[in-house]
Amino acid sequence: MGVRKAKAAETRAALKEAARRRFAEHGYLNTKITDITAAAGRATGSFYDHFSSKEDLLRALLADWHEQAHGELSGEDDNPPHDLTDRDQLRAHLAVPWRMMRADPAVMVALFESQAAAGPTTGEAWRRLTGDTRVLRDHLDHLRERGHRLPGDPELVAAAIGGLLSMLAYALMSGAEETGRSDDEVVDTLTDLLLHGLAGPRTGASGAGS
Amino acid sequence: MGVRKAKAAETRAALKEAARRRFAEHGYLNTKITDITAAAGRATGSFYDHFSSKEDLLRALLADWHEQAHGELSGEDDNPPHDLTDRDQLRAHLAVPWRMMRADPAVMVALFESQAAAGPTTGEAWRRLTGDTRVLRDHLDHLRERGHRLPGDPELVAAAIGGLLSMLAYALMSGAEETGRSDDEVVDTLTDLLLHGLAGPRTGASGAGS
DNA sequence: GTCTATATCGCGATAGAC
DNA sequence: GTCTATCGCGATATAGAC
Repeated sequence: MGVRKAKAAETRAALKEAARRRFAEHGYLNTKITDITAAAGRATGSFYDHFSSKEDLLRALLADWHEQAHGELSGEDDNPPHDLTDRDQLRAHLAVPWRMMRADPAVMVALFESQAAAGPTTGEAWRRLTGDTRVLRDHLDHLRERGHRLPGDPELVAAAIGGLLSMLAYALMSGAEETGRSDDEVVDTLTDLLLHGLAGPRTGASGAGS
Repeated sequence: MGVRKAKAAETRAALKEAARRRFAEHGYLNTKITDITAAAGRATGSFYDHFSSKEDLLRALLADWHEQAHGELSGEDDNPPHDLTDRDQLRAHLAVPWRMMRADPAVMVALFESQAAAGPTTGEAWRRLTGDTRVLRDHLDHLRERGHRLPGDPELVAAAIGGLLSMLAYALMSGAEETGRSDDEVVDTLTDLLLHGLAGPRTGASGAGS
């Protein structure tokens, strides 16, 4: 490949990196195209030589994200299905998406705000929620087939968990430091909440009796 | 009061009602001020005789909402605190906010999209989440004081539940009909999920063993 | 491919007649 | 208080030189 192509790729990468920073810091909707080019040290017009719109750029970021996710998760053994009533396995299924969202706040924030801006009637929110929790849903399906009684329809339960994760991740972006909550605390709490609920493990040692 | 004032109030009400319809159908962010005035059958300029901005109108809608909520909940006895490990009481604490969100989709949608547009670093999302779940948090605090072991810090657990509710409500707005899910199914599912988790009530009759 | 300069436009907001 | 008409701004997108 020639030098020209290499420089072009460099600019493209600079724009994506600048967008990442702006999205994470100021949000996706608040970020204007001129903000991105300015942060990347390029001219406004150059943006359109690489992306047709802000949504197009987001799609590119999402593609990178998927690629990386595939690389990291390629070692995962997903057959046979995991048992989500096992604490360690459930925790892993919460910790992985949580870590990915925290590792790439820009994409997470952009997707969240983008779906919100799309409006409620488009169905995009529900589509994304069910799509992103497909793995969870499959495991729940398997549990049910084995005779385990679930709180409700697997797709709905999975969507609920996914919604919980994304909403909480977005909300905690403000100041996870300020509120003084570590990732471990959050994941542990959610694990216990989703495993045994508010009632707890029912060990018989609960002091809730009055 | 004079006729002029009455007509003014009528226009104000018409604008609010039109905004409600637009917000619920097309979303808050997608709705322009001219959309609202057009839907209300008024001129663009009239808007500013009643509200200074779209956010101002949202505040007015929110005030109405709070007023109505107070009216409906005035009969509630919140002292002494409820026991959220009791299925009926937990269900009620999920069903009430769920019903309110479903009864007034416009306000719910507007608040959701508004907080998303504010960006992640403002902290508004976390502030709203903790604020809206204050009651829940208080009940959880009380449970803990009685010696009950919770999944984690009451504020965090309450926020998680609140996030779950709002995200799911927004996502299901698209087509609760299309997906064929009734309010009862959702509330029942969430109640069971949050009461005993994925593991279930531990009656000993679980067939999850292989 | 990247730049500067500018066209274009939607939309918020205001002015002034009625 | 409500209308019509319009201004002004911010942001997208394009044109054309280098």
